[in-house]
Amino acid sequence: MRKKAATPSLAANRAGLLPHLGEVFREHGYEGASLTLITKATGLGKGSLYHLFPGGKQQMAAEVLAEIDGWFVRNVFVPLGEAEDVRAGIAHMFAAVDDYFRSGRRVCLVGVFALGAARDEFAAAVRDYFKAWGEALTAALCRAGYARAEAAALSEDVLAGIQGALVLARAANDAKVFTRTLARLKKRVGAK
Amino acid sequence: MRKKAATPSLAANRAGLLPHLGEVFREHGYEGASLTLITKATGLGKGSLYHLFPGGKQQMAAEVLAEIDGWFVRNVFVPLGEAEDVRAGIAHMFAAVDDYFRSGRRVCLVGVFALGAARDEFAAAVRDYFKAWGEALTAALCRAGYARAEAAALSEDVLAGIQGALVLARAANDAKVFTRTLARLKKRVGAK
DNA sequence: GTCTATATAGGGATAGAC
DNA sequence: GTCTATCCCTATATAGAC
Repeated sequence: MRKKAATPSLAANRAGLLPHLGEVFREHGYEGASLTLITKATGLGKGSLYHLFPGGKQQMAAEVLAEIDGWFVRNVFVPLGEAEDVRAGIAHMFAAVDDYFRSGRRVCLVGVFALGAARDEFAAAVRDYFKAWGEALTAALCRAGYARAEAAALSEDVLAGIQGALVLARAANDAKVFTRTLARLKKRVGAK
Repeated sequence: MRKKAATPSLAANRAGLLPHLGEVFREHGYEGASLTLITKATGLGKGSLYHLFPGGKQQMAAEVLAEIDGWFVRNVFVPLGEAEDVRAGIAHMFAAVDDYFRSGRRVCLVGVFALGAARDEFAAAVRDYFKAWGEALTAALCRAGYARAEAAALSEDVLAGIQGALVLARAANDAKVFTRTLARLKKRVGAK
């Protein structure tokens, strides 16, 4: 009975690999994420990694960013626009965000890349991510009854608040900073 | 007539060096700030740098952080606590912050370090910086008439808003995001 | 497809001349 | 005090065996 040897890889397929890659980039930044670290995190050797990602680290990061963007489109932006009950859609956004960022224990890779040195290389992806989020939220707030300008301002406050709270939570090593801030933002948005 | 040769160094003394170092760390992060880049930014060779900072890059970053912390203590935290007119002290904080971050064109090095891979190495400095800021602002808001809990929440919103706006401004490559957010925060704080 | 071995470049850091 | 030359290590990336 021939049995396929148990693969040492932590993720069988390419799709299963991306989350592991994402964690390495989140924890160590683009520069700090050495191939050695990536090797350990994925259980794959350099040869395998370059076979899957001929473009090397740059391609890995780009695909991780694309996957994250896709997740937010599906789980946040689209629901914001399509929800029959706008308020439910917004509430869903806050829940999804809290879930995604592990209630403040996980940083935002897009934010890390925005501040980091690799910024220029991924500038377009970073810009588009926040732009899409801001536009989706602004539109939802308009539907919820806010005037256009007020909605845009509030949307900017929400996005900045989330990103800033992630920074503060990481700085204080206290995830509750994020939880508290998110709760206040949700309340503010629901005020009207 | 013996004349001292014009020094190629961009900053004669150690104190004049720190701002240049800070810019390199801001632009490239701790990992990305190679000694080659630092050499170019300061006009000093490696030998000189190690003569001034025997602890190498780690010491350079630590001293830059300490200098930034000192600047905020002198120009923001102390004025917040000592201003006879509390509202004037708070207004002064917003002006100083806008000035320091070049109206959004400059990122926060402490925030960069908080999210970055070198986080653990500078964890204490990063934590203390935000803690001191938060406490100073909370105390000022109390004096301005806010209840303790409300002041703490608002203070957290302001700090998160500032940090987040810096991330968004950098991501969008549009400093106005920061200017707008700062203006709204100032208005919110002055509401009571 | 996955590995090991290797190539090449650049990193931080040090020694010693001046 | 500042420089140049050098050390040693780790980085990314590639080649080729299996």
